Amino acid sequence: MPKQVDHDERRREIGAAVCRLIAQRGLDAVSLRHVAAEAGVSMGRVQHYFATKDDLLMFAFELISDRVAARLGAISADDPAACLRAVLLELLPLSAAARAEAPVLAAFLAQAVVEPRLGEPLRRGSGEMAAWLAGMISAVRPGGDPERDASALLAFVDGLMLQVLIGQVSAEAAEELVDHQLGRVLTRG
Amino acid sequence: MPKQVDHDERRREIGAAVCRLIAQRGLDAVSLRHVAAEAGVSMGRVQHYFATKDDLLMFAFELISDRVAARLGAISADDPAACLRAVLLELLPLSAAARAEAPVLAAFLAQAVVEPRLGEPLRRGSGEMAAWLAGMISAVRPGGDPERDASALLAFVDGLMLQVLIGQVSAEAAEELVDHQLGRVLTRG
DNA sequence: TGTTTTACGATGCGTTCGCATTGCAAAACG
DNA sequence: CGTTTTGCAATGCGAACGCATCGTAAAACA
Repeated sequence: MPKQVDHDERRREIGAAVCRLIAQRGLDAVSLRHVAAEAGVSMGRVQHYFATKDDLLMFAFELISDRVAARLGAISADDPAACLRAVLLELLPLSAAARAEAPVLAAFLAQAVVEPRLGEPLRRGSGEMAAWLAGMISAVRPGGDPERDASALLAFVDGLMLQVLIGQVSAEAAEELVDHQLGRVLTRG
Repeated sequence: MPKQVDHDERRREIGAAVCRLIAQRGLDAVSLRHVAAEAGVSMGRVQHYFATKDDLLMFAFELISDRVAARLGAISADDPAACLRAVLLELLPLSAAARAEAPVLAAFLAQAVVEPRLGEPLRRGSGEMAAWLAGMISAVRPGGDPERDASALLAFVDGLMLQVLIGQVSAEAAEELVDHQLGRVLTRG
C-alpha cells in the first residue's frame, strides 16, 4: 500500500477548499471538479475522501462550525462584561479569520432554511450560544430576563453579520452598535 | 398574431413560481425546467418571457422586494410607536404572507454576499428602511441617536427573521422579543 | 381576406454535473 | 521478497443544465 497519509488532515485540506469556494463564489459554485481545482488535487482524490457531495458539504459545515467554536473558545477575559463583548465581536466579520468564515456561515444559514439536516445542528449551536450568553449576562447584571436578552443579542449579531457582509454597515459602525446594544442590556433599563 | 396577453402579468406568474421554488427548495432548485413545471407552463414559455436565467432570478428578486414594500406600505397606525411595531413585526415570518416571502428574502440575502448585483439594491432598500425607522424613532422619542437605534433594530429583526426561519425562535417568542427591544429603544435608557 | 406578427411548443446542442468503474504504482506486511 | 492492500488518477456514463433554433397556430391588422 502507498504512503500512509493522515486521513483526517487530507479531509480537512479538501474541506478548507470547499469553504474558500463558498466564501468567494457561493454554495452553487461547489462542484466536485471546482473543489478539486481549488484544493489543487485531482477529482479522484476528492471522491476518495468523500463518498458523496453531500458528505463533502456536511464536512465543510462541521469544519467552519469547529473553527468558529475554536475562536470563541480561545477568548478569555478577566471580567464577564469584557468577555461578552469579545465573543459578540468575534461573531462579526471584523478580523481576517472571521471575514473568511462569515460568508460561509451565511451561506449555510440560508441553506438551513430549506435543509432540515443543517437546521438541527445550527439550532443546537445557537441554543448553546444563547445559554452561554444568558449566563454571562446574569453574571454581570443579575435579575431581569437573561434568556430573553441573550436571544435578542444573538439575533442582533446574526443580523449585523449579514449587514456587514453585504456592505450596509462598516466594521467600525458594527463595533459601535455592539457596544451600544451591550450597554443597553448590561445597564439597568 | 395570437391572443394579446398581459406581458407583465405573465412575467409575474412565472416569477411567483420562482419564488415558491426558492421558498420550498432553495435557490439551487431554480432551473428553467423546474420553474416551468412549478408554474404549470412549458419551458418555451419561460424562455419567451425571460431571455436568461439571470433575468428570471433578478425579476423574482424585484418581485418579492415589491411585495414586501407593498405590505409595509399598507401599514397604517395612529401613533408612530404602533406603526413602528407593526412594521418590525411585518418583517418577520409571522403572517402567512410573510412566511412565504421570508425564505426567499433569506436566500437572496445570502446570495448577495457573493453577488454584488444583488447587494446594491439590497443596500439601498436597507438604507431607506433605516432612514424611515430613524424618523419614526425620533418622532416617538426625540433626542438620542435615532440612526444608530434604527440600524440596530434593523440588524435585530433581520437576525430574528433567520432565527425564526430555522426554527430556533418561535413566532410568539419573536413577537415578544421585538416588543422588549422596542421598549428599550423607545424609552429613555 | 390576405398578410403579418406574436406567443409559444418542441427539439436539439454542447456543457457540466455527480457518481461508478477501472487500473495501477507504491508502500506496508507476512 | 512476494503479496496484499491502500491511495489515487483516469475515464466513462446518464442525467440535467442553459440556451438556441425552428415550426406553427392564431389573432391582430391592412
